[in-house]
Amino acid sequence: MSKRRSGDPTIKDVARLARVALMTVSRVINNQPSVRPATRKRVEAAIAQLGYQQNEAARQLKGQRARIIGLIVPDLSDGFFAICAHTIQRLARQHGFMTLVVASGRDAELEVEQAELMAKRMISGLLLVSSIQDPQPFHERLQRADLPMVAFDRPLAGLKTDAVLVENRAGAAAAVQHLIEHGHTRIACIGYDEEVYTIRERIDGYRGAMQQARLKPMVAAGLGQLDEVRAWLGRVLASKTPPTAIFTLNHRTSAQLYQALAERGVAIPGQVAVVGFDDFDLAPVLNPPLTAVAQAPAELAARSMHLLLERINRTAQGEFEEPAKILLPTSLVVRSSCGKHV
Amino acid sequence: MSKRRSGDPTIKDVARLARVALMTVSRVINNQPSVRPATRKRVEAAIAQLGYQQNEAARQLKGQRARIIGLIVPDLSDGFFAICAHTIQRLARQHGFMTLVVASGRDAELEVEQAELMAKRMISGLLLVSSIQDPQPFHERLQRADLPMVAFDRPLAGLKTDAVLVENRAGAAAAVQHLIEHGHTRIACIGYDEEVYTIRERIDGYRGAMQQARLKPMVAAGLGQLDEVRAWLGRVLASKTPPTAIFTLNHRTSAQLYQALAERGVAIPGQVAVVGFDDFDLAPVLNPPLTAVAQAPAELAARSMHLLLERINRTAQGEFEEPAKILLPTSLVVRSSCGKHV
DNA sequence: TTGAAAGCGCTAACAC
DNA sequence: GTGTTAGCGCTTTCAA
Repeated sequence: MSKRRSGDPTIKDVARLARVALMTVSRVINNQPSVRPATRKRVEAAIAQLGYQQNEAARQLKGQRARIIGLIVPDLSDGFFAICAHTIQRLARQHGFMTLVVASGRDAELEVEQAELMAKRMISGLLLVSSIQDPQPFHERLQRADLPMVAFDRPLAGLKTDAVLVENRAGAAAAVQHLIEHGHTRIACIGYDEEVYTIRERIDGYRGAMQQARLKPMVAAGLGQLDEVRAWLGRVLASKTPPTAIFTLNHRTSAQLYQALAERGVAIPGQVAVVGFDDFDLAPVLNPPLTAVAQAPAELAARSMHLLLERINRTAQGEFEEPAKILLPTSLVVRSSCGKHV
Repeated sequence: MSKRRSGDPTIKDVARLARVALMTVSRVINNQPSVRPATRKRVEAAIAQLGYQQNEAARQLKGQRARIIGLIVPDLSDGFFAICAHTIQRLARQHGFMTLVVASGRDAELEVEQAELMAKRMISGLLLVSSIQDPQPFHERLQRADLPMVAFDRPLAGLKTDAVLVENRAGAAAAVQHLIEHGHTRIACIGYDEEVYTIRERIDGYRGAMQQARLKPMVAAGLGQLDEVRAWLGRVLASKTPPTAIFTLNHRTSAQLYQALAERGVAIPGQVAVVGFDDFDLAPVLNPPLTAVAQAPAELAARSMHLLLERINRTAQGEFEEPAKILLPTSLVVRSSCGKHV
């Protein structure tokens, strides 16, 4: 029973009350200069008196963009993206935008389809943590959506969009460097999702740091499940030269490794030191507290949002500007899982 | 062909191609029965050929509801609500809805304001974890929004809306009961946010279980920060009869308590046993693994979504039905923070 | 069963 | 400066 919400005052009501034409009201609303101050006052008074608010549907039908921004992330239940989403939503609201959120489930087809749906709804802009691996078919569709767009956390290689990324390489290298300074030489690197940009970068950072120290890299990047971590751990611990330190590629692997190590009674950092990429709220509560490479999801989100707002404004004024690329530093939060400094 | 800014085919294009009037196309789209099968076929063919899709703005302008549902939670960065949001978004998409998400920051005024904004956008329904404490001024505004609405996790007392809640009392009682069965008699209950429905219920459950066992309740419900937990712990441990077990009211407090206990070198469960309300992904990784009352956020979200979809359909058909109230059970996940059974 | 016409509330384009 | 007109794409109403 869709009772028509005809109770809301329209531009017409305002015009009648202010004794002006529709257009004058429209001009006042849209802040156009060519209205005499006295007239503007009258209109504003009428607007206030009636509690008039613009009808979004009508504006959109005329081709205006909705005061909505879109947000697509792989997984909303992942703490990292949840913080991003929270921050973005808050900032969007503060700037008068509502937020459409999509969890793509790491499905590139779904991601692009949902982006197109958002475009159809005339959203003002899109923030995107893309799961696209093979650019070819998808990028064109995204480009065609013709939307102010900012990629964050992961780039959209080849697309002319703003991007806000984290210094994954440097962060990983710093973590490995830290272990090396503790005297470790057999440092393993474990994780999963190696086809994902951020993970690839971290692995590169690890490799770089190892090679620079003339150490032999040892990467196991297919350990998505706890059981796989357990199996890997069993294997390397049984080897002649087990690693004395492990660098984990993200928070989930850090947690799984802790569990697997605890099950085997392996002492951290006594027998094996651990440093993880991704800090998280429970890292200090783990036993022992985990040394981790902290990203700043809230900052990542905030920078992305600001970039998007800028681009939205520029686009609205017909300006164009080369895509910006922002790299955010990480910081190594030293706790006790890596042992005392030598 | 009139030049259109969007380039998207309109109902008009379809009508021309199918050689029927606009209305016939509209009827086909909206599945109205009074169209001859042959005509319908022609129209459908034209729709397919042009790749026609309805323009939402135009439908809305005519008073139809948008295929959008709204979601308001206190805090998106809270793991519990993040899982809810993730699930709801996914289900909404599967049913052809997009999802507008708002994190209210536990601000009742903001919550209602955003709900009203959503209503103005003609969303089809609203899912709400309400932060309203004092119903009077806000409920009326919500009611007036005239929206299919489902409250979850927390009820909207006095409002005629569906609600999906968790059995907080029974869950808390079961946790305390478990500790009692382990022989504990001095069981403290700590947490924060006691003005929130769920926390109040859990405290009630704790009190009930204690009183039934003729034990003296010991509640400290103002410990929001780690420092406060530390201070409280210092105080009770120094007392003549310190608690031998602690029941925490939510996951954040559980984590803080673990940290505070570790700092003091208090053994879990040796010196103090712990059971927490709220299970979370890292609970098994803590040292020792935390025994916790598991809620099922994904299930909570799914049931809420289904209830909302039903109500949306009913409302669309002018039907009415008494608000439903669903109570979801919790389960006690026994790990090792509560010690071996006596 | 189908069609024509009248707007929904707004803004762009052009008059005055 | 301000007003008038003409739609945006769709659904409702009423006529055929």
